[in-house]
Amino acid sequence: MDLRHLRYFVMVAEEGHITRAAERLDMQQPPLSRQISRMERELKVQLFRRLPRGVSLTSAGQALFSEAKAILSRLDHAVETAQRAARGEQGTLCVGVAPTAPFNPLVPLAIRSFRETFPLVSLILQEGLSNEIVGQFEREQMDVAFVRARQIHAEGVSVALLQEEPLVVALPSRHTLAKTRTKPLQLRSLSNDSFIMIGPPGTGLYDETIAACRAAGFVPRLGQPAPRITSTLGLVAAGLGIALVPSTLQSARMTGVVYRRLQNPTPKAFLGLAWRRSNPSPILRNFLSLVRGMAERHPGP
Amino acid sequence: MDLRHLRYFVMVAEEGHITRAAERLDMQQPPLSRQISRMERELKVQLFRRLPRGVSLTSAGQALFSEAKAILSRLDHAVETAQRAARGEQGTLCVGVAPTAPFNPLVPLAIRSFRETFPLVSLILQEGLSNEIVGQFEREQMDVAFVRARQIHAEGVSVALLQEEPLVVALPSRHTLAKTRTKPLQLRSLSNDSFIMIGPPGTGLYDETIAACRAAGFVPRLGQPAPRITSTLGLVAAGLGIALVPSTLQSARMTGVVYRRLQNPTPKAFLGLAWRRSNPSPILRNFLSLVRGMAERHPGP
DNA sequence: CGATTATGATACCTATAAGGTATGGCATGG
DNA sequence: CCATGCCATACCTTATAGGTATCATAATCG
Repeated sequence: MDLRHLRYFVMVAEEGHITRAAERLDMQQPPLSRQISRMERELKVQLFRRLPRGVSLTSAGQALFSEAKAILSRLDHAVETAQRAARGEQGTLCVGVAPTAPFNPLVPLAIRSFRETFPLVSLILQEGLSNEIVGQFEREQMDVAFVRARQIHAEGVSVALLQEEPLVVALPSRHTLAKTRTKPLQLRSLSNDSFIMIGPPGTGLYDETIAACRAAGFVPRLGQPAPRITSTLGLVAAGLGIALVPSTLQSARMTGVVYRRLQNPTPKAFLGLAWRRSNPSPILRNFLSLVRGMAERHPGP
Repeated sequence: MDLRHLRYFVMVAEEGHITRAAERLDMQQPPLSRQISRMERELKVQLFRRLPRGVSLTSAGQALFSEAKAILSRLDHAVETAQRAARGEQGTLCVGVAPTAPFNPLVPLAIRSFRETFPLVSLILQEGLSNEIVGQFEREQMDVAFVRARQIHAEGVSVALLQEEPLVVALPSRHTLAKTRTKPLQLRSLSNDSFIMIGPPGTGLYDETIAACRAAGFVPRLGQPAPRITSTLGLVAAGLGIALVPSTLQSARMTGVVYRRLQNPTPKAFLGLAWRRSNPSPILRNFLSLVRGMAERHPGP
């Protein structure tokens, strides 16, 4: 059988009249009569009773009729869904978010805006460090990620730099340098402190911190590693060390932690958007262009 | 679009390979390639990515794929349903049952047997007097009915006689004639009693009762009419009159009611099966032939 | 009661579209 | 770098859908 037959059948059933159905189908009556008979022969089922005026559904026809209508409308629906999927308007997008990324207002702003623009796309947000995210890119479990790096050393992964923000230092409030409230610190003055790092080497902020210290002329002493940003700040508050964090982290106030700006030169934290270049998802394309456009309009501090 | 396209699409998606899919579809690769491209052009959606080895679904293709499989299987299912409906194996049958009919074992036996033979047919049983049933035949709300008559005076309604059973008289246990336990009564000996009738004139047992009395040489005195058989027996038990009932009613024992056989000649009650001759339902045909066959094998008392 | 009308079926022809064969193009891998 | 595998294109053949003319049948109406 053929979809055409199904449409013809539904039209004839609704009209109860082959000639009128043929008119509405923009065709002549004889071909329609023939297609209906052909369908009946093919299914080995009589679908219509031929009456002196028009036709009427047999019980078999009635059984088929309701199903046929449902099938046709489901098909239309399926086609629309496919077209929306092709335009990146429907489907699923897996978004990785570095632990410190959502403190930058651009991240929640972009996510909210995307949800409003593409309400049929279900976003799956997943917190993860950059090295974890790379693995998920390769296993195709992740489409795109907000990372704390300007580049990622993995084959086929691109990073768009969204924002730069100054790194600030998070100090225990009883730290000597925490007293001078206003004056930016020299990074070198922290060379004797323990640095609490987020995550293992190879993740965004870790590498930036090492690089900043090296640029300031010293190798940082590593304190206890912390898995999440909140535990990092907790360790700082407990006086176990200091940490370099993006300046937007200052909105995460924690008693016992004070933030101080750095200078000369001010080290930078990056907010980047990473994706697998070979990922053809149109939803991903939409996400990228929306977020990059938004980053251009919000250049940051 | 065309069902053929849908089937081709599903096969290619499952194989990930146009050439292999073409083999499984018993056709050559070029026509299949063309049909797929044609489908993509028609829907304005790219469904597959062409890879060096085979093809893979785009996200739009994935969206369509799951729907397409569901649609195809639903279509198969719909066709089977229609074919079963044509064979009278699936659908609905509305069966009327006269109030006294189910006391004849043939009725529950036939209904049970039909349900076992055609488990996908849902039977709607509806109690009703023969004149009510005629009205429902005309409004096409009833397909077939067990009635207490050998014929029905309505255009286009046939009755098949299933069984004859003797009419017996239900007497209040304190009735004079209730004492002589074993001897059959003469109907004429009841000419001074009030007759409790089920339903209005024109219904099966009513007319049979009148006819039996007339044949015995008297016009029955009518007692209070009763809507249902149980209330009839209740009125008899209360001593408000007597009633002629089919002999199988004797299984409905009620304290205060005794049954006595009649003789010379023994008046008869009929169990008939009525249907609208113009009703084309194949389920009805199956029901008729099953019940009639069963009636032949159970000629009754 | 016969002519007329309404409706579906059939016969035959045409046009459209599907399928087949041959071949080209392109990337992969030894 | 050539062989291989696979999809796309070109061109031809065949099948099938659609169109026109006409028939058959039953209901309607004068």
